[in-house]
Amino acid sequence: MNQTATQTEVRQSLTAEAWANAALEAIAAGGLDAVAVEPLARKLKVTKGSFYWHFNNRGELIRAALALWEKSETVDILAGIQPTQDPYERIVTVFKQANASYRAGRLYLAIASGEDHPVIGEYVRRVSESRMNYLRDCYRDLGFSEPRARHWARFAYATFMGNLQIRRDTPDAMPQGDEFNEYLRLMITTLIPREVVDDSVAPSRVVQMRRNVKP
Amino acid sequence: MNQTATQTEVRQSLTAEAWANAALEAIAAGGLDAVAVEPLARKLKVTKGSFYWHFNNRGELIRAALALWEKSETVDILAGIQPTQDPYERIVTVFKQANASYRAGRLYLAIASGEDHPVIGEYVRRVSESRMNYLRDCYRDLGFSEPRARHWARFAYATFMGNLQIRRDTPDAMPQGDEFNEYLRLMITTLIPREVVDDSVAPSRVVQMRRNVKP
DNA sequence: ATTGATCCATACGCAAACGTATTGTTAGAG
DNA sequence: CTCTAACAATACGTTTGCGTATGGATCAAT
Repeated sequence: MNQTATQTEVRQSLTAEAWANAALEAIAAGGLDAVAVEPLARKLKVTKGSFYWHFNNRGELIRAALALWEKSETVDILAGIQPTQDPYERIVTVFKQANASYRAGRLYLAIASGEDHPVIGEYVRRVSESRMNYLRDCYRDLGFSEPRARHWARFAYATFMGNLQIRRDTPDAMPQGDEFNEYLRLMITTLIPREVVDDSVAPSRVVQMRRNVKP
Repeated sequence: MNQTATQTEVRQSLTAEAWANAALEAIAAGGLDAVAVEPLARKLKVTKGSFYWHFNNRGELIRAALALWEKSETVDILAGIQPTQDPYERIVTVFKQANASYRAGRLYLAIASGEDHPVIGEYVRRVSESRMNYLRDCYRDLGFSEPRARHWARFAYATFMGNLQIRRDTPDAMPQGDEFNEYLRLMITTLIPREVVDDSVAPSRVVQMRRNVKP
């Protein structure tokens, strides 16, 4: 039961994170219900006895896994882009990164599907919002007004969330190779108007300029 | 055990469909694992004894529920639009319909999250593909080449799948009322280029014309 | 060498849900 | 009226997973 949090606090963290990692693996593979103590213990070649030393219950494990996920999903990724590039390139990078890791996509979808659970919902909301806010900032830097930036950010975010889903549910519908790059380019040029011609509330015309995107 | 499938085959469907409907309700509310025989029986004010007369096992119930879902999701909805309208209006209608029913959205996401199960995956794939194909046809009717029509269809489909997800996971990020209509208009005008200026493989410029969309 | 902290194994009780078997209940055909 | 098909209830056995309790192991420091 993790007594002596006062004194040593030295090595125990190693194994607790191993459990959290295994939990994330399980979520990616089989959804939230796959986070079951006994099956995980089997996979880790230990028994429940180990688990209930590190955690008080299953909920704590899920919380730990979510914390790990939030960190690797938002902090690590978005913070890795911020510093230099212009907003256009930042969006492109996010977009490509979002379409890059199949495993991260599965994980996201699997976790989000448990959104009704209060703890999970909390994490999902934070991650989603921070990602959308990041995009919103990019669009604002492109010259959009706050409300329009929000619209475009939501739009873009929805699009790549949907792409994750398509890739998971109907992989055959998702092209590969050059055709995929065409598809990416289409989305990018459409979702990132380079020149902001009219940023009124009701857009009368939007002209989207071409931009080179390295495949 | 449903003996006498040879003879009467008359009324039994009534109650079997009630079970299937309850199963769909359960999925929308709590995901696939909420399709549990005994809890459902409680909700329907009967016992398992009833269930195992109509179905041989839980799997059959899920299959029945999915069949019902597929019908109400694709056949009923898409067939309801087809006849008259021009492709632009058809896409707009699909888009609005997709953003209309909160329950249908939850259902879709919940079912899709069980995609790894072979039977479920089969249904999810059929529904997704038939929807994307419908959109692809619309875009082709708008003058797009086959490959570009597919790209736009996938793009549009991804976008409103993503919107479902956003609405479920971060409802606060989804605007309401007039602002939502603005958002809708933005997506529609962006995703449905009225004039096909350049349908080459690598689009150099796309001009999107304004179009009135009744809110 | 003994002690105490850390980490894991074993064994148990409990609840939920699947599926089976058996026994009602009811309604319509004869 | 009776008998049988359609439908439902009850009771049972089994599995799976949660959580607890308790008893080893191992290792560092005294």
